[in-house]
Amino acid sequence: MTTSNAGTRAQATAQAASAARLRVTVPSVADRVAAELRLQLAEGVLLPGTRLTESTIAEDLGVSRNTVREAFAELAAERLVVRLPNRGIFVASLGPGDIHDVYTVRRAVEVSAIRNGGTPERVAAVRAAVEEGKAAAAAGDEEALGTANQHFHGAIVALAECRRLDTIMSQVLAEMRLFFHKATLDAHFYRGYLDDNEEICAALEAGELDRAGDLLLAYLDRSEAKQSAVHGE
Amino acid sequence: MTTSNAGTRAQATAQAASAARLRVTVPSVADRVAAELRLQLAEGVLLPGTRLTESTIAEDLGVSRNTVREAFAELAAERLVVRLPNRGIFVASLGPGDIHDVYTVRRAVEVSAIRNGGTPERVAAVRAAVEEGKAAAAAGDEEALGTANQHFHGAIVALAECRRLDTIMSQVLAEMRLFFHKATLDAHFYRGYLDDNEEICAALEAGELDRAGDLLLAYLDRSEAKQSAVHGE
DNA sequence: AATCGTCAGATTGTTGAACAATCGGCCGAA
DNA sequence: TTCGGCCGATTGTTCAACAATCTGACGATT
Repeated sequence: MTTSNAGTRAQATAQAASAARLRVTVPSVADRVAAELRLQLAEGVLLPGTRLTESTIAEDLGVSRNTVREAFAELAAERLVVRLPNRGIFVASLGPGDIHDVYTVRRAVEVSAIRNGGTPERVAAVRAAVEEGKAAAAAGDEEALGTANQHFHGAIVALAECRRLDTIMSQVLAEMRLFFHKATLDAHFYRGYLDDNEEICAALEAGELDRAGDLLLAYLDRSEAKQSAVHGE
Repeated sequence: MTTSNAGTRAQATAQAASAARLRVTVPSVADRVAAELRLQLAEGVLLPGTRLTESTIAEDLGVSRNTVREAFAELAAERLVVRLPNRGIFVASLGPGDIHDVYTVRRAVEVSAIRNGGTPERVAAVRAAVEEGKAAAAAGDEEALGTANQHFHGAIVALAECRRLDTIMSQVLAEMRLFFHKATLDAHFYRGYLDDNEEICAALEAGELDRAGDLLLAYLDRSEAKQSAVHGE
């Protein structure tokens, strides 16, 4: 047998495993390395296609190569990085096909979430994200506008109160962030979305869930088309 | 700078990263360890809550502890195991809340996929899964009936031709497989689903996508209720 | 000149051992 | 009984080494 203990013991440990997320825990070194890399990826310091050498990163961050390796495993699981066996790991790059792929996930997750509505608190969070975007636009802060837009869509998924959907969505958003640095150069890129967000949010608040879903769907289709036009072929 | 080379070089490596999945590659030792553990998890050799000791598994499989560690990282990313810092890793166990969570994901993914239909080939694959289930039922093979049911739902998601949705679905199914050994003891558990699958598939083949979606949704709700009744509180 | 093998350098994959940090449980004291 | 501290076991992390593999260049052959 490859396992050590089972049976009645499992009962006790099982609930411990469930309560894992309540635990106070210091993020491991590997986690912090992964976090640092995630940050650099999100900020565009590391561009798609860039090769990440284990030893280099280990030196730069002052950790062991094995630890870097673990961090890479995390990032690879999130698709932020691609592992080419015996060749190294590279910052992931999305091809035209991937754009459609990503938006297909978003259509499934976001539309499903909004169609089922959510508690008043969750709806309020969506509204807050809309206002955050407006404020950013008023301040002329394009960067903040972008993150506000992500908050908006994150809040929509959060309506479902489903932890797994939340992580799926945050991963998808991370992938897009990695990819959209080119597009973001267009200063007015997000500006056109403000009205959409407002309209979707209003429909949500009015309880017109199906209409909100349709609006969101149309929005996503338009957004995909725009992205495909910018990148893509 | 933490990166080594960028710019024009990135262009070349970028497409290499994209074409990664076409590459001929031997799965690494860590991957094989992960695969072995996945198998044992799916077969119920390792029950939820069981503790997996690094050194033990390293010995049993004849690999290094570091390698086992990498395998664990893979499985943790798939939620099949849970890592308790400084305490070890345990086979994941789903609580009542998780059941709803998982089904929420399935509703989002599956219903979205079926509502958009798919190519005739993909629809045929769904039909094939239905027939596979009928054959298993006729043969009285409960195990085959279970896997046929998973094929059915996998085929539905495959309608969308979205790689990311496919992996999401397969991960969710893996989680459920891990969890449903108790339920599967009831020999007739899947039997009731046969008619549902047939009806859903028929609607799909007839192009009545909305109806197929509604049927599927109802099916998932019923399935969740059943599971919650068996486990749960 | 173009193609093909070969070779050297570099990087990854994997191992083994070591050590600190942390955890769980046992034992003793109040 | 309960609290506090100690002990053994396991994990987290590092380091060093080696085999396997890839890349690129050099040179030989056709």
